[in-house]
Amino acid sequence: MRQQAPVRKGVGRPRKGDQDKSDSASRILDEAEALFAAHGFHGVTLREIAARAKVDAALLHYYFQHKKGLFDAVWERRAEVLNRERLDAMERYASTHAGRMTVEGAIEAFLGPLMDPQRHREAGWRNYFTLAALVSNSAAWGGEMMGRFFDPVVKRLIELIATALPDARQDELYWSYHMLSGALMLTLSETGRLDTLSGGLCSSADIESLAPRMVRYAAAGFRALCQPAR
Amino acid sequence: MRQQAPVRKGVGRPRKGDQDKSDSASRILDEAEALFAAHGFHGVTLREIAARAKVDAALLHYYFQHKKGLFDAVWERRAEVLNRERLDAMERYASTHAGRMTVEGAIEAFLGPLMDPQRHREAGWRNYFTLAALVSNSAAWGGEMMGRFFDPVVKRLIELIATALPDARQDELYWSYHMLSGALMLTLSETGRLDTLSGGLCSSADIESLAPRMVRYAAAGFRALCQPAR
DNA sequence: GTCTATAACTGGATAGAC
DNA sequence: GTCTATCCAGTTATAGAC
Repeated sequence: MRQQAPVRKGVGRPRKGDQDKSDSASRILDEAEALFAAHGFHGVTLREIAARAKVDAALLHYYFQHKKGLFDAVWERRAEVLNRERLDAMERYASTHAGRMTVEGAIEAFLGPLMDPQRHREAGWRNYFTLAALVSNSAAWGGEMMGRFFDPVVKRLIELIATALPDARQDELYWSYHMLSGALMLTLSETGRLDTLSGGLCSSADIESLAPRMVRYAAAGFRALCQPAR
Repeated sequence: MRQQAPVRKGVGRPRKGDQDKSDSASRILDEAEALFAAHGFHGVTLREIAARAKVDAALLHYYFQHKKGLFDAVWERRAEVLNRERLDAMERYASTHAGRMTVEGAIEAFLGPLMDPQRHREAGWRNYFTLAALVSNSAAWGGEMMGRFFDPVVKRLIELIATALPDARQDELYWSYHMLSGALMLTLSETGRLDTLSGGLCSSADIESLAPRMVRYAAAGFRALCQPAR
């Protein structure tokens, strides 16, 4: 009678105030995020998540109905935050640099919220990024999930770069974005491969070093494809 | 008495001749490859694999002991072929172009066997590439599995590019390779994302278009990072 | 080599008490 | 909201007949 069935949206239900951080539902989301990121959807059991969140397993169903519902809630929670920030960053850049936008500037705004060193110090965000990277390269879900949430951000980036490179063909912009996206996702995946490959010379967790290089590398790539007859 | 237990290596056991293609063991490998690529290790059951390969489920254990053994066999079967071909291609390039190697040439040799259009028409190879892309971005296995089999090829690529860009710093070569690797893996993942994102303008399955662009994009990126004070 | 049978367990999900 | 109890379908893996 007081409040009956679980609602389908987001983060379970706070009572009326919104101090819902660190209560059961968001602890569940945090641990689900960490485990899904590490082992993928099928590599994790609801019991594991419940145990690590220190809640009863039945609670996961109470809040999120089924496993996929929990996964989606994890996915959406931070996607919305990121989308807002990235669109804002690009808008800010576009309006402060109208008429003199550069490829580098556009990419920097696009990447900013994903490469923020502060954010990479938070385990929650790092786990989320790792999850996104895994989903990105998964044949079954990659196209759908990445597209559903992140396409508007990408479209905006391409508009900005098209302004900076007015002679660029649309398809070359998309090909170029594809390369950037791959590099970004591998970076976020935190497999540690670069570390061992380079014998410790580089670490993919070292985003302070990586971010500016990703901008320069990608900008050069965009120019090579989109500014051909030069 | 004749032959007792399964051996631990590779592709089950051919009798004495080696016409083992299309018999049970390799059908199992083919179907496992397709399913692992689509859903990941945990997203697939041995029963499914057996059903699709039209063999009894117990046979999978006879040949490969356990699920992980089957997965490893799938992984190794084509890894060895690829490694040989890629090293050969780079060696051929290095010896025919001694003293006049280019970044483009080195990358082209490195990518060649992965981007061969003929090969991309075979479902088996396509599945394998998809699987590699998935593993590549998986936090749990990516570092270990990619490194164990593919590091020598990467090391050789970096040597060749270092010859073409003699002033390059080692770490910048590794950072650059990281970007190339990410783009390559996303390409191989075949999620269809680029297709819908671009509204059909581009398709990531269209490797005839993608391959030369990947070479140019990456070469420009390498130069941007490794040839700084120019 | 292939198949039957089954052991031994784990998975997601739900009903209902508190 | 949280927990107990439980259902039952599906999982890997093995023993042993043919």
